[in-house]
Amino acid sequence: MSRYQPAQIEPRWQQHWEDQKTFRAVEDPSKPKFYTLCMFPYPSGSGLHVGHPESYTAIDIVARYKRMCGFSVLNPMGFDSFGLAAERAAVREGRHPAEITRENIANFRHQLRRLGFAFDWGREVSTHEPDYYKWTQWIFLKLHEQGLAYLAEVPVNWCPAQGTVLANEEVVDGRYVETGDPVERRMMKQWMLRITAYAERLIDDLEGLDWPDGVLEMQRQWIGRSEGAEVHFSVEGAAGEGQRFTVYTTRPDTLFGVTYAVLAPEHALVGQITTPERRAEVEAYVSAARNRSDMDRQVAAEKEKTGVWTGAFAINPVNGARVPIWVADYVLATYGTGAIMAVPAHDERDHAFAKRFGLPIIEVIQAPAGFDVQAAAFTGEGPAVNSGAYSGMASAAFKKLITAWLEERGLGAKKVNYKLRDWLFSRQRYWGEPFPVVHGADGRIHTVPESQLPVELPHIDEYRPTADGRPPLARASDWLQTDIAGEPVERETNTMPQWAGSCWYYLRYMDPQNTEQAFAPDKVAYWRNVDLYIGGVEHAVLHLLYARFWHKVLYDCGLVPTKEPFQRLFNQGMILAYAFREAGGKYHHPDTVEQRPGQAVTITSAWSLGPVETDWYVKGTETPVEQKLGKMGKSLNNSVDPLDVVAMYGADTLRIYEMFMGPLEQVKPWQTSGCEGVFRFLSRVWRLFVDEDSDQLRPLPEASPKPVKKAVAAVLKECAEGFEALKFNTPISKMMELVNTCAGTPPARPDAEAFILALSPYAPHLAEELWQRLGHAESLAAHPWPTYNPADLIDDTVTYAIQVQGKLRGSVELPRDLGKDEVLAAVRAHPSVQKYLEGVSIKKEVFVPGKLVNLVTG
RNA sequence: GGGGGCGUGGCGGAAUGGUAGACGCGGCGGACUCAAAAUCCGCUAACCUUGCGGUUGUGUGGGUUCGAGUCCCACCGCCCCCA
Repeated sequence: MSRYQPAQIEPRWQQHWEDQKTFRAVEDPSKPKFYTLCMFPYPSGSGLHVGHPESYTAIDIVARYKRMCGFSVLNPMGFDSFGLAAERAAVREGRHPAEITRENIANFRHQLRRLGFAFDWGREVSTHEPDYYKWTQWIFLKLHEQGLAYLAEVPVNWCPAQGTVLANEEVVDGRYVETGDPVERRMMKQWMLRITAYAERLIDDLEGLDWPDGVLEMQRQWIGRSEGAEVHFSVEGAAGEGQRFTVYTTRPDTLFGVTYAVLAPEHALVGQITTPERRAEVEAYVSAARNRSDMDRQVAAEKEKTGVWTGAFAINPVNGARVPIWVADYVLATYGTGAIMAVPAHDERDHAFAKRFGLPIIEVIQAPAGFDVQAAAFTGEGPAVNSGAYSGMASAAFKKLITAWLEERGLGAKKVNYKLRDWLFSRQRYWGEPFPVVHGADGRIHTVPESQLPVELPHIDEYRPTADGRPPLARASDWLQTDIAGEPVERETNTMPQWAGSCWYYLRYMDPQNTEQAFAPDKVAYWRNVDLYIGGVEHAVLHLLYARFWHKVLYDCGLVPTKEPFQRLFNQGMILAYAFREAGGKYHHPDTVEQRPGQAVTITSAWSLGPVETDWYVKGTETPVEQKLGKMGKSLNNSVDPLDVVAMYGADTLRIYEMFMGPLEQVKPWQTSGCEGVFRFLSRVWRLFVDEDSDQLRPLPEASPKPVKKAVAAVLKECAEGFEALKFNTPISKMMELVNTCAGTPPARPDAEAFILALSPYAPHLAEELWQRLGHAESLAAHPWPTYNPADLIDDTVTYAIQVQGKLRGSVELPRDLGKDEVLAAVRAHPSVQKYLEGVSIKKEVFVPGKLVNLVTG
């Protein structure tokens, strides 16, 4: 070997780490622990693309660094292997999802291993394996015991043509996105998890987590805590005598401004109070609204409000006013009480509705001068007006008094409300965890005892729903019918959603082989929770909220020692890739196109259908293509396989390029050509230490030149700061600068070793190889992290920037220890500023030690 | 609609309120070579200028400051997520 050849170096070290179990995680009480985790992948059929290794590399760098700092590190990897995609592929290919999943996992594992990650492969888990989902079912039993799992009739998206229930994201404009078949809302019995019982703790415990502010905010918004009051309105009118309904409001101080009330179309009272002459219209409206999703309804209501009057009136409890009761789909049955009081003067949606239907608008909060509540709603707070005895009172005091007044009379109560709803936990799918539940002939529900877990997924050949619309599991007739103590029962045919397995996988990694328990108490006591969790921001709400919920339930059961599962969270930015498309619409892979500068032509964009200029062509042809940045994937034909990059440049180059592209949290475009620079850098590192002719270590000098010492110190400083801040692009620049500074002569041994250790988390294979060639028998993986002398960073002289009126006019190099007056004198006398000082006087001199001088003239 | 994020050379990006463009890609020029590849050296924001140098420049418009990519206000554009 002479040149830098990663294909020779890398597999050997990967084998070495595996043989030596270098990265096995050990519960060592003499060491502090550090648990690094990246969100595990869904093993899709298309394999890893270069976007995946971004978070894995970042985690790997931190894991290797922490190990060198003396921590016992847990850095596992596994697969989120249940899910709809495998089931769809199974239908398409006529194969079993288990078989497809097994192949996909083998492919992922093969790809991951070739990238040289310091995972403890002995702890790999897959959520679809019975010895894993046994414990997912076990946790479900815990939830059930705690009263947190229940069956309820809830609206679902039912597609009659497909005979199946669809997820919300599969329904757009009331149609199934794949086939265009109409979808209707239908009430079905579903398993629900009572996550709302934990709403308050899920908000409160966000305090103290080291998470991005944006994610904390999204979680808070999602849970949506608000304080207000419930107010009871009684119904007046022939059809609804003696009836009442309850509204929730955060603005009880606007109660005197109520001019109508609105019920959600699903509200139970609608049918009872509608007057005979209004009935036909109301019923038509309600059935039209029923088939639309909540999000659809909210979006449509932004454009134009719709609604119908029931013919009935309600009585406002605070002033006895008689207000009409309407039905409108901008009110959701699932939020609050499904009914609202409308105050058009002070609520934008109510205002738009009142305008549309000519309902009165009464100002009850003093709007600022010039503000006309007839033209727009005033949603701020302020002194009350037109509010009887409360007029003139400030909003906060008013809210308190009126709420107390309502409570005394049984007309309402103070209420904390959450937007969060219970979690719809069942799916009418095959490829998921079966519920450990059976149904008796009498309709009673029995849970399967722990000793009989797992309830294994039966093997079936057809994954479509049954003819009568039951989930696919109903096809497994032998499995379906079982008994409890001789009494025949039928198994639950729903399965759990994909979120279930990922709710607790970080706990299973602590004790993955345990056949007696989900995880042993002593293991959890050691590893506690995840110290650093990296994943995409798309999981900011659901996965993280669900996992936090389960963790808190387990905490309440005394099974885990911490209240929160993920102490620090970091979101990596997505890696995008350029896609290339010719005017006719055909996509070309980035490997098959080239740029021809100066040969731009105008073509019709297949995306915008407008003219667009481009100088990109399909290689070897005269076909111009348009370039556009997008998500990596099949649809844009722009995925890049990490193993292709490894074949060209090696895993170390791939790892460093992934980190060198830009800040970890930023969205950035992949450009394979960018690997070129990184590969050159690693080749230069190689040549710095290895003589290419003899393949021998080059002699190291006795001492490094001062600039090299300084560059080494700069590398160590930047690296150490980078590991904490998860900033990896600038440390790599510093290492490149060091190699440039060396100019072909290696540093002295201590500096050389410090540099190789610093490089090792980024380019572990090359670093191990050089470390060994420097005469070390042991892997550097557990070698202590190097230190540096801060004094090496300081030069004897500094360059002062010279400004006149804030504009740069020159610079001067001066001894570092020169005083302020001497620097100012040197600057004033400097030739480059003379012409700016002629005929003017210096009014002020700004002096920034070691940096700059600014002369301000009069 | 709501929520989150991002705007700096041809490109990816760097910059505790203090010399904008580090480092890398690409491009241009040179060395080495019979030649090419690889490697090494130099230049590379735009405009004016032979040069010295000057002017303008961090999405747009204002503001604070001796000094703003960075802080404040308003706007524009792009991207991501939503039981």
